[in-house]
Amino acid sequence: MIKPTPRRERERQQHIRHILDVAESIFAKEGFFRATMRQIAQKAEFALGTIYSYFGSKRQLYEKVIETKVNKLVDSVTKEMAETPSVQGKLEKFIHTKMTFLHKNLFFLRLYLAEVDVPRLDISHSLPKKVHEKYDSMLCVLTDVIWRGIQKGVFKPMDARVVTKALDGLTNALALSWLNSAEAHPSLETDINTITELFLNGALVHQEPTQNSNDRKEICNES
Amino acid sequence: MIKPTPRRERERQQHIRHILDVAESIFAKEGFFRATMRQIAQKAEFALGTIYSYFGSKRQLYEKVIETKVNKLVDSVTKEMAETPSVQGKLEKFIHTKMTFLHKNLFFLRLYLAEVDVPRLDISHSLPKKVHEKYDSMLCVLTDVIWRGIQKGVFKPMDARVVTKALDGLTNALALSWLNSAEAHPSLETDINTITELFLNGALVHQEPTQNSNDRKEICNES
Amino acid sequence: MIKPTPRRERERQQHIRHILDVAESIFAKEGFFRATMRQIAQKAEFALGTIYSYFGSKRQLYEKVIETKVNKLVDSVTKEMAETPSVQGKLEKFIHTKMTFLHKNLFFLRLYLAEVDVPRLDISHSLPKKVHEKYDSMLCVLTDVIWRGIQKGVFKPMDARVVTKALDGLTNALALSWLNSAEAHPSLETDINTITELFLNGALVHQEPTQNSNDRKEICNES
Amino acid sequence: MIKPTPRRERERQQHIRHILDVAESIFAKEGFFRATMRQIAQKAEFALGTIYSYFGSKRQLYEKVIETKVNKLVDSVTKEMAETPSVQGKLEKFIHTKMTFLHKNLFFLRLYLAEVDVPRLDISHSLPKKVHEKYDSMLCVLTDVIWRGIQKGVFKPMDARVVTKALDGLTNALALSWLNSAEAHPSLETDINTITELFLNGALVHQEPTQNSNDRKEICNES
DNA sequence: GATGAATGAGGCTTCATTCAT
DNA sequence: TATGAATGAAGCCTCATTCAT
Repeated sequence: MIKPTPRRERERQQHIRHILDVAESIFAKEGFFRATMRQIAQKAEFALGTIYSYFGSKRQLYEKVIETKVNKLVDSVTKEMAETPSVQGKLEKFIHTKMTFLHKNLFFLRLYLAEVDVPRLDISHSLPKKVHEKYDSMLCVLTDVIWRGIQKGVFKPMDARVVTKALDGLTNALALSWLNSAEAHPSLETDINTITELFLNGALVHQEPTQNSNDRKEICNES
Repeated sequence: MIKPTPRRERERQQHIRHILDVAESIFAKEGFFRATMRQIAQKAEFALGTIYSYFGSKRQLYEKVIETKVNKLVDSVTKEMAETPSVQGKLEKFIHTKMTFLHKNLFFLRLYLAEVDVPRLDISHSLPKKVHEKYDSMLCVLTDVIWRGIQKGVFKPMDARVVTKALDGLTNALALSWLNSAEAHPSLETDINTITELFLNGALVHQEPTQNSNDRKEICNES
Repeated sequence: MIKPTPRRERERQQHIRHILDVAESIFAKEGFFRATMRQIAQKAEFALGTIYSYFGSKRQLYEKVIETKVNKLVDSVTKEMAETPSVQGKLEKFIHTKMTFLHKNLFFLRLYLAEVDVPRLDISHSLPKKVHEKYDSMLCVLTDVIWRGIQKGVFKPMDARVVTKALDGLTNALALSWLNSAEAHPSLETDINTITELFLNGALVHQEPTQNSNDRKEICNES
Repeated sequence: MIKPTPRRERERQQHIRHILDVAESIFAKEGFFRATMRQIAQKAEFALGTIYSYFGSKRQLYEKVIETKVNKLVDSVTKEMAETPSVQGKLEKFIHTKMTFLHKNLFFLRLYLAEVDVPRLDISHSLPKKVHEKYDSMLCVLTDVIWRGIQKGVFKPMDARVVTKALDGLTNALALSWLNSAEAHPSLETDINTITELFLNGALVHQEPTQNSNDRKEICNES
């Protein structure tokens, strides 16, 4: 009555992880609505009822998949940012870590952005609060960094929250474009560099107009 | 057999437009899967069969909704860009026109980005070619503008296609953030200005020509 | 109020015949259930409503098609039989005329035998009485011929009604086999001869066993 | 995953048989198109979905019904024929066994002959190959018997395949006539005898070796 | 706990038929 | 009288969920 057997508990955790992995791959391929519980059960090599005994409903399973992913994303991004001291470095880490994660979890972005939030525009958040709070916590860190950057005069004075949205969205959007592009996965590193440069310095050439496009002395000396 | 009847034809077009409008609102609120044809028929005040006589299937109705919207967006964006001579002005027009459109058609973005493209990542494009081609035509114009800007030395030398994706994505992303934000519609103009400024000049304050990201002398003085 | 215009009436009859022809071909290809009124209307180049103004309902149209065909079949068979004096000749005419008709109207047999009579076994006859009466009138003639043949000692003493069924069924069945056989239309004449010979003389060799199968003196001297 | 459970399997087979029986009766009464899956489910006292879990679709259920029946028919007919040594005896067995089976399964004939094969005359066989092959295997046996009979001089030299079609059709046709006849089931044995006699010896009285059909001396004395 | 057969609400779609023009 | 857009009942099928074993 006291301990539910440590082995039992260990197995249980293993099964949960296994099912989550399988569910992730199915949801990724089919989307929430087209995916069926039977499909998931079969690929996971469990009975239908077993899936239900672990996760209650399709919806809950789905939310758990998302939550797990968001947690991983947020944890790795915030960890990386914390380990870097400079404001600019933190920003670069944000871009780099998040895009790398999305590149490895392409489908997830779509799931997160799209199907889940479809309902009632007014209610807006249909994913469990926990998930949104987690994701928002990452954005808060980012906003804070930007805000401090502005205070220090590193960044121009802008609405930090808008900039956060822009940067978060910018990375999401590029990842989405990977999904849609017929081309095989394009070069991650190139995209990261372009985004970073764009975000930090903008598209315009400053000071005097450069002579011609072959002339890249002071700009192209990176990587 | 004899006359195509002008009045009949006019009514037909009216009905089609009406149904498309209704369908748009339902799909927007519910998403493709949750929306039902009966819902749409009822709100359009037509019999179920009538909807089917105009659009062969739920899928086709959905695609027509998307196609109509994409056409409107692309047409207004390209028109605005064409009417502006300078490269920088064209870019500003792109941002302004697209974001204004999305602001008035929030839901549409989600539809376009999300559910439709869920299936088979390898097949990639499940919307009718026409739609993608239309949208791509807009992106092509944008890429061309950027490329010419680079040639003229107005923009830094970057991969024009990546920049296109970034700018397109940036605008999408901000619009998405409107959807998700609990706040009532935030100020459109402010966001447009921020994005434009950000895209053109970047976030960094320019004290001297930016070094590359390895150069972190004066910024690293925080905990 | 007195004459509905002779031209009008003539046209009307023409339209009816045209629609019946088209309906026949559609029903033949698709069967009663798969055929749609729209299909028929389109092929007939009339509006849907026009078809209904002529025939009231799909069912009635169908029945009219069948009735027309049955009338043609019965009329030509009875006419041919009437024109032949001998009992045996009448039988041969029956077989020949009916099978030739079926060969040219393959589909019809299936329609007549199958779909129409599907319902309630107890009610049995779902085609209008008229049709059955017409067909039965042909069978009556046949029964009568057989009966008289028996009286005259030309035919063995058998239940004339059973023999009628057998002969009628035999011809139907062979025609059905044409429908189902993958082979292109097999030789009509050969089948007619075989059936006729079989019906009149049976399969058995009489008197003493013939020597071998190459020996066909007194049997194969026909045609 | 572990045991296929013998009891479960037994129940499963029972359910399948039960549903097939019910479906058979409904299809028989209503025909393929008029029958509804709900009807079948209700009469079988299962939920609609259960029927679908056993047979994937209405069509497949229908085909299974036919297949099961054809198998029974063919197996019993070939078994009976195999157990009889003489050629003539085999033929009599064929007629007797098949007609007895059809008498007990009247509706089946209609199903087999009719609705199923309605579509595209060119494609011809829309029932699963298996069914046609099974039925053809029976006809092959029959053809073979007839052919051997011809070799032995028991039967007249005729095209064995046409004779097969004729005999097969003859039995089908008589059974069909049972369906259509308002009379209660007529005497099976009488019909079998008549058919057998007719097939073996023909309808004509044999006074002398039959002449061919041009010879009509003593018959033509009627009006 | 694990299993998977059974359930049945609910969605998409078809098509005979009507009726205003 | 001819037209064909509109109607809506009814059918097939899916799939999340339950529950007896």
